[in-house]
Amino acid sequence: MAALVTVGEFSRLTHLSVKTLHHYHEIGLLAPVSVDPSSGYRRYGTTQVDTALLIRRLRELRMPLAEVRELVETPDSARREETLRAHLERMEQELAHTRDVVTSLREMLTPGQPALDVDYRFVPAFRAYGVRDQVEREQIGPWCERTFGRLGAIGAEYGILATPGATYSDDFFTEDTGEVVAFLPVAPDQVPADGVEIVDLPGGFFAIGVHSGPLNDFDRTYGALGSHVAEHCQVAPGPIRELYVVSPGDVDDPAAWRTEICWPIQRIPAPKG
Amino acid sequence: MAALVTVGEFSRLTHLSVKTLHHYHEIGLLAPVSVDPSSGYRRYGTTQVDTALLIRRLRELRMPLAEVRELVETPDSARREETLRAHLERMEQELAHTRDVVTSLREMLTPGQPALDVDYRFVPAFRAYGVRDQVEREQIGPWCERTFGRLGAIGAEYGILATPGATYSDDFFTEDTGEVVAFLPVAPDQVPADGVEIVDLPGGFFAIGVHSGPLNDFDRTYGALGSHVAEHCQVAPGPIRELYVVSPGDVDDPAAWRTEICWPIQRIPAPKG
DNA sequence: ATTGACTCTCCGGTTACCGGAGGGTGGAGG
DNA sequence: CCTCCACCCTCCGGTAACCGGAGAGTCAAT
Repeated sequence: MAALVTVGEFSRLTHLSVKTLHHYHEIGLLAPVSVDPSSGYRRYGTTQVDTALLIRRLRELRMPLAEVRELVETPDSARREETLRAHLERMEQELAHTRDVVTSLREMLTPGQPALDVDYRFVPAFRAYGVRDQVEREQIGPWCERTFGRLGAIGAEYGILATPGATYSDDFFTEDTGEVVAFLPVAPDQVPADGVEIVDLPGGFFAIGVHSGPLNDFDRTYGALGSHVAEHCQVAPGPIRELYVVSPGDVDDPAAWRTEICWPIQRIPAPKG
Repeated sequence: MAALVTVGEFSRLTHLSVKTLHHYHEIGLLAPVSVDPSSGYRRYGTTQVDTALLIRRLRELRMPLAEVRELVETPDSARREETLRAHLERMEQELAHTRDVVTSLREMLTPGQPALDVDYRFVPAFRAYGVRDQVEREQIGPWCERTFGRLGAIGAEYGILATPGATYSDDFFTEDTGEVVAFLPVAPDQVPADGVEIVDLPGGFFAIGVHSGPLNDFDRTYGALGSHVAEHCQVAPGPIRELYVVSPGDVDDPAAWRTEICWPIQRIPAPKG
């Protein structure tokens, strides 16, 4: 009953190019019903149109072919829904991200960025409750939310008033994934607590820049501080620290947020004449 | 004043990977201030951090590097704004498109599509006012709006009540760009009008499927009709026609829209016993 | 002088195809 | 039956924007 058609015809039915259909055949995503053994001509069935259109739709959503395959090969409709929903969530996230980037771009193109002033400080070694994890750049938002939620709860339990912070390994920035340690300073004799470890952070000199306001141009402050350090100081080994002086957990208004970025340096540079 | 740093350091300042920086150097988008002639080591200036971050932001918006280059190399801020705005517009468009695709996907994954019934008809040759253009798939929406706006205005002027339509060359679907002719039938002795040509559409047999409702799953109706034709008819050469029986220009409610898709066939097939 | 962290270039691979060369097929017309 | 033309095949290379790794050179400190 279902007629067999050539690639060209199938292409017209599905609005997928012949090249694309060849490709899908090659990778085994959408194989024709039969292939003439002598001529190599592909024959598609008209019942495949629906599958082809489904694939086309998913591709329009920029879904990678690997996921598309997973989806079209899964007969279980619950799991299909699941995969799809996950993808949509990613797209929503991307969209939100886009909006952020756009606003920060606007600020960037209209010049007049205020100069960052940098503070030098010696920070003694201290002990803290810590949560250590290998985190991907993209996941850092949710991770922080979870982790500082937990740390905050423990802090409240023990009546700790210290400012929380985190250290970020270089890899985290350059490889898009690396070790992050969220910490909440405690007294040296503090008892262990559930779900967190005790970490000892080394002391040293730091160049410190303060980022105020929403986080969408955080990297500019970061770059400005880094530039300053490169120009005026000798960097020291060790991860960069951030101190969340006023964080999203404290107040809702993004304008009030304050983060201190602490860049390890060898010593405090001599002021210029 | 501005210190020179190595790629690695610059990478840390900008959160661009070393590989990426190499790439940008190679294509001349962001060249280091100097390159050591003996060792080949790159030296970046801290003043380049801002440019690098700008590039990073634009890339996060998926802007192609060619455009990014255009933008960062343009000192004229008006033109920069222009390029940026154009890009944002494209993204908005893409977003809207995404929403459409998603809704139609939902419908697709929950089965139960009503069978399309196909009508056979002989359509005599007729004359029409026509607008012929080479159109890209992506541009078809705005193009139709413009073109049918114009045709509608001319039709109103002459008191023409006919149903407008369009023909689409095969290339339009398979190559993503091809000839489209929007037409509005007129009497054979109709006088020429400004901005449109007189076209004569050949008569013949057609298999006709009606698509009702919003256009987001238009291609499914299209595929269903094509499948039907492949199974029951012999196709005839010539472009596919669409007749806009009830179009967005007539009513705002998408549910009321009706489009007839006309697939050229050799003859009306004999009904099956 | 050696270590170890860093850097260089070059080559290949990735994803989802597109374009074209060079050659075989299939049905229609002469 | 032959020829034509549209269609089809495979194979090769290219695209964008990088990533990964090999093999080798470099820098600063110990």
